Amino acid sequence: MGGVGINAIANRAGVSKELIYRYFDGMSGLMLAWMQEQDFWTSHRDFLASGESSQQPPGALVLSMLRAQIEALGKNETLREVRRWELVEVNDVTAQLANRREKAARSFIDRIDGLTPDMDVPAVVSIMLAGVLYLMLRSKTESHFLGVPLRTNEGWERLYAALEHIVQAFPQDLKQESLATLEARRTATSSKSKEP
Amino acid sequence: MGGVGINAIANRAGVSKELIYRYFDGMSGLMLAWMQEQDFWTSHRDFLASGESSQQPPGALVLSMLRAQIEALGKNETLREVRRWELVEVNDVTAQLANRREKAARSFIDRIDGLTPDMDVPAVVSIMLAGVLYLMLRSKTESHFLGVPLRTNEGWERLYAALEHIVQAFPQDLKQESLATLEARRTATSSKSKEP
DNA sequence: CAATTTTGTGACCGCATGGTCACATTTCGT
DNA sequence: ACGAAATGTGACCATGCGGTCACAAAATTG
Repeated sequence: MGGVGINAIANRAGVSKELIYRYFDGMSGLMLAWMQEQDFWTSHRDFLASGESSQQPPGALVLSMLRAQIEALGKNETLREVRRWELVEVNDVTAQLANRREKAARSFIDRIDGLTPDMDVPAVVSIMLAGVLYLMLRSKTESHFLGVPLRTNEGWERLYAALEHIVQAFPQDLKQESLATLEARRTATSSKSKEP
Repeated sequence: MGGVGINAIANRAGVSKELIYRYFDGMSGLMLAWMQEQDFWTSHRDFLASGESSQQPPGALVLSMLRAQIEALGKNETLREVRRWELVEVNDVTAQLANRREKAARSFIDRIDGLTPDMDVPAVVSIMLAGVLYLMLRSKTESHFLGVPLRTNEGWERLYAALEHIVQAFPQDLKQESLATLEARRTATSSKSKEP
């Protein structure tokens, strides 16, 4: 595939691919090792469990997480390539990557969810984070999305402002939501199932 | 690539690939023709410019667009595969697809943007739509995202509720919509089915 | 019927990929 | 210094890809 093939990697790194097989047990090991320190969720484990976290309000916490993701993805083309690859390929490597990330991410989101019981924090943050991811990945192929430029700082400032706008509706907003929908969600989420 | 290669398509369709070259001018033509009627933005041209649009409040309009996208992607695995492919591949086909889509999408979003001058509608809707897209595409590889299940109706109901919640923060829109219609839509949508 | 055009198929070519191999060079322990 | 690991490289193989070709079977036309 694209830029994450063994040949491409070995070439770009200027080494023979045999070495990758020997020292990283193939691309599986290489990918896992590299992603360990490149991916936000696995490299910012401190940020996720730190004491600073609990002092900031939930909205600001989510915002800084999103900002960090934008930063990390924005300046690392290879990381974007890998995350595109994760979207397409299904094997034990991608499964393991997803596993690690989901574990870290859930510990982060669950703590915030506990702080703001009046809304479905995981779902809302999922939309926002997934949106950021898609637009980051999409910037390779398309220069605009709904008219918003994806390859300029100005475009990403607009997007970040939009995220701020969405987050503003965090703590105080959902109190007006009908109790019916709230209760519906509560009962629904209580039947969450673990990864098979 | 994955399931959108010429060999795979010809095989799945039970025809020789030569025919695809002869009658569709290669995969370029086939892809363009097929996507013309599969993609939301190009097949719902009526919805985008219809009179019904201008009667609904902006928020409801966006929501129904998002709902339609979820529907379309949810029940069409091949469409998801193509949109994954669009994320990775850069050539004149993907460029043309992006062009068509962006044109239709902008005419939709610009009209809404005109109605609500107090916020950056394109940016906010970009986040939401991109989020939906990413989670749809991601459902192939990962079963959960931030703990939200991506392969069950229940998970997508939560996500749709999150979208509703975000849309509520639109300037003056959903306040006009009565809680009754809100409740009606909620119960109505909860009976639909999809299987990503 | 016969000739020509349309519709269809399997084989083939060039190329890039993932993966392995034999072999050269360097480093290191004794 | 010398033999044994460790480190490194290019060639090689099988496979799957996109794309093209020669040729067979229908269908159409006179």
